[in-house]
Amino acid sequence: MELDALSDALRLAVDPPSGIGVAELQDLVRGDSEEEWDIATAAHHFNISPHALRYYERIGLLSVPRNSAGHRRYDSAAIRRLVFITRMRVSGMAIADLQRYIDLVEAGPDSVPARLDLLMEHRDTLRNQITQLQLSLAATEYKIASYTERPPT
Amino acid sequence: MELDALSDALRLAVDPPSGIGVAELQDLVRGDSEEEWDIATAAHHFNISPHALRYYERIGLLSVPRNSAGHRRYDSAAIRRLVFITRMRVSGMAIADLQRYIDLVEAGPDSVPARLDLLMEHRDTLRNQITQLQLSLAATEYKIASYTERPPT
DNA sequence: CCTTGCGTTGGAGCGCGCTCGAAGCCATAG
DNA sequence: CTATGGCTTCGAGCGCGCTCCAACGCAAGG
Repeated sequence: MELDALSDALRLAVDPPSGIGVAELQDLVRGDSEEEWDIATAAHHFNISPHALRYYERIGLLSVPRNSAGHRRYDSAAIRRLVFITRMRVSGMAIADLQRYIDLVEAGPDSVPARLDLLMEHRDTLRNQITQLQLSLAATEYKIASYTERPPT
Repeated sequence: MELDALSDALRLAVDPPSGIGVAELQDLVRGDSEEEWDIATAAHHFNISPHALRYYERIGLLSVPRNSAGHRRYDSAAIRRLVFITRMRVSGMAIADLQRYIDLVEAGPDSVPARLDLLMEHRDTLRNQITQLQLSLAATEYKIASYTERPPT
């Protein structure tokens, strides 16, 4: 089911860092919610610093509305964007690539093929990273075993 | 079999970057080989720059003998150490942690328990990284599918 | 013999991704 | 009414991991 897949993707996107529920996030991402976050709340939920959030905005990765006092209010659009940004960052995408992708998104539907290229490239990078790490894990486990199963050499 | 495990670990350690055979590397690592590498050869086999190799030596990750002309000759001990260093680096271990581990190695057998602690911590880190990346991969594949299976929203 | 090329050293520089400081605004608590 | 604390902006600073530069040495090929 498509909704299940979306649910999974969202779960993956936010489960580890903090305490927000997947259901609530889905509401936010769908735009079903009126809730907006201040910078401290957003920083907490995405497990990054307020400094980093301002930095992302400064370099044009997203734009965030302000309230009457000029304070940032992270609405569902901003939160949706941050879900994507943090996921890509965690998976090792460079900020420059992220910027390229986001520029494509804002360029409209014509950029879909180019976005697909970027995503598929990133997918391959992820697969390679996973393979590398699995090899490293195997080597590390071997080393641990060689220390524990026998007197050290 | 233990030798198979070692073979696997070594294969993992050097196969992707360059063209050296696993068998030859095993010889080198065992100390069975007389072969020594100059810095360019080592850089090539480990797929890093000569600059980085000098840097590793400068910060004390390894020591490398010199020939009569003062040029570095990477012998089997240095190569063995580099196999470990590059594997740990590729798997995301910070250089500072690598230094701590190597200091323990050079402190002698008494440090084995401390080394095990470090290795097990690293193993856990690797497992977490792999999990994260698999989630990112799933999210990316979902996004690709949503672009290709239907008209873009 | 001399050029070409790879090596050496110490130290400075750089790109990335934040991270922090200074100066100031606004709001709520005492 | 004021003080505290969290937010704002702009710009500078920083830690990591290299990366490069300058000045020089040696060595094999033409």
